[in-house]
Amino acid sequence: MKKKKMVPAVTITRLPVYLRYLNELARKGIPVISSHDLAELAGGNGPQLRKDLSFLGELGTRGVGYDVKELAHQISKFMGLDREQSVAIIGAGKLGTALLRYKGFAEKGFKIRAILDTDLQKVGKKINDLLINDVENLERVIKEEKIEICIITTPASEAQKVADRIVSCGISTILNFAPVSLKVSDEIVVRQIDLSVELQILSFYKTLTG
Amino acid sequence: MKKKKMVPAVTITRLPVYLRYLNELARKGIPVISSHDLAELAGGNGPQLRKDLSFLGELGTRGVGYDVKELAHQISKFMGLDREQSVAIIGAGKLGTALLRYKGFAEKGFKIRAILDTDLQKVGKKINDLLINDVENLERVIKEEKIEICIITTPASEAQKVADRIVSCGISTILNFAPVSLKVSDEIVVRQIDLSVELQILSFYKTLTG
DNA sequence: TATTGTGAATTTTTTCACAGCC
DNA sequence: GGCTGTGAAAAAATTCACAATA
Repeated sequence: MKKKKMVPAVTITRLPVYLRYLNELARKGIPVISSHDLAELAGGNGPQLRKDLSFLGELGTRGVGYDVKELAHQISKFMGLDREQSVAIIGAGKLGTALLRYKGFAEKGFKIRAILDTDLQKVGKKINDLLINDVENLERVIKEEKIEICIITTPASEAQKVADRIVSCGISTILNFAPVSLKVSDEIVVRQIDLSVELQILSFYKTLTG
Repeated sequence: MKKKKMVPAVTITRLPVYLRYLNELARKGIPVISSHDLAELAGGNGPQLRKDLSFLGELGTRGVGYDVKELAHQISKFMGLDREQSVAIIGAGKLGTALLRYKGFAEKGFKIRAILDTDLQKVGKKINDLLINDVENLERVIKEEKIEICIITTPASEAQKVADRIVSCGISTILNFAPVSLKVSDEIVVRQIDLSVELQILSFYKTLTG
């Protein structure tokens, strides 16, 4: 958490969405887009998009709009997406294996280099040409495969232990699917996806609308 | 979006997390907890938790804390979680089937009553005692199974069409895993989970820390 | 004329601090 | 003495509105 930290966290969550649509526009051969039109695609509004982009510099042209390819490039670079990154999945259950097979990661440059599990029934088996490794070997695998991001898909009871181990290997970014609030020091960034929490939130709003 | 709408959206996202830990405490037989201790478990702070709960009423006892079971009950009731809810999954790919098998949903009272797909190779097959239905039958299935929440796990290209159809059946709450910003009228609530966006966000923070 | 970039205003969320109650 | 509930203060995010410029 240092120099770039003046960029609001919410902006960071929106930039990848802009990027997705910019890449789509580029594929369609559209050279330029206005903040209003891009925001409409991405589900936001013009002023907000312009404010978001203003944190990266003056990337547009007044009276014209944004160069689609150039803006995509700038966002990619800013977010460190202009190179491949190595990811490990800890937990080879249903969700872990579904994520391993998910096409969207590789397309964005995230290479799943390892999947690990405690279950010796699973260890040694192959999914998508990747051997399931024993969690025992976690530290070694992270080092050897130069893992930068870990995805935790273990049962809740195991998640904190796994988190402690990967953090002590120097990993600072975690995507956690286990339904526990991980306790980590505050230079570690955890993104939490809790599937049943999402349905519970929807449950609340359903009672308002229905 | 009517009466209860004065409760901040962020509060709604935190209540299910409090509820998770309250249920855990109840299982352990702990009768009472302070805002400070519960917030610590849930990854927040005392004042914020108290402010969150204050929107539901005066649920604690000054000088004492919160009755664990009673607070769990109040939150459940407030969020409409005190009864079963029927869910459909549209898209029987890797992710859709992983979600179908996910234990966490049933535990929280969300029953997956239907899973649908366009692929006729899949239609008619069974997963977890549930027949994969043809998306053709979407409207009928939603009605017959009294579906209240839909989970979209189709490819991006299909998601908007599916969303339009389920909304026209009266569904007002959607959990969308397809990487598209769904365009729906504003009484419809969409929760978006975009897996590669999450990794892209982490990518940014990694460049700050590492 | 069209559209960006940005200070200022507004709204939302978080934090603070303390009165009120057990 | 300990802990909640909450109004007030502070911080963060969003929206507005308009000068700047192609």
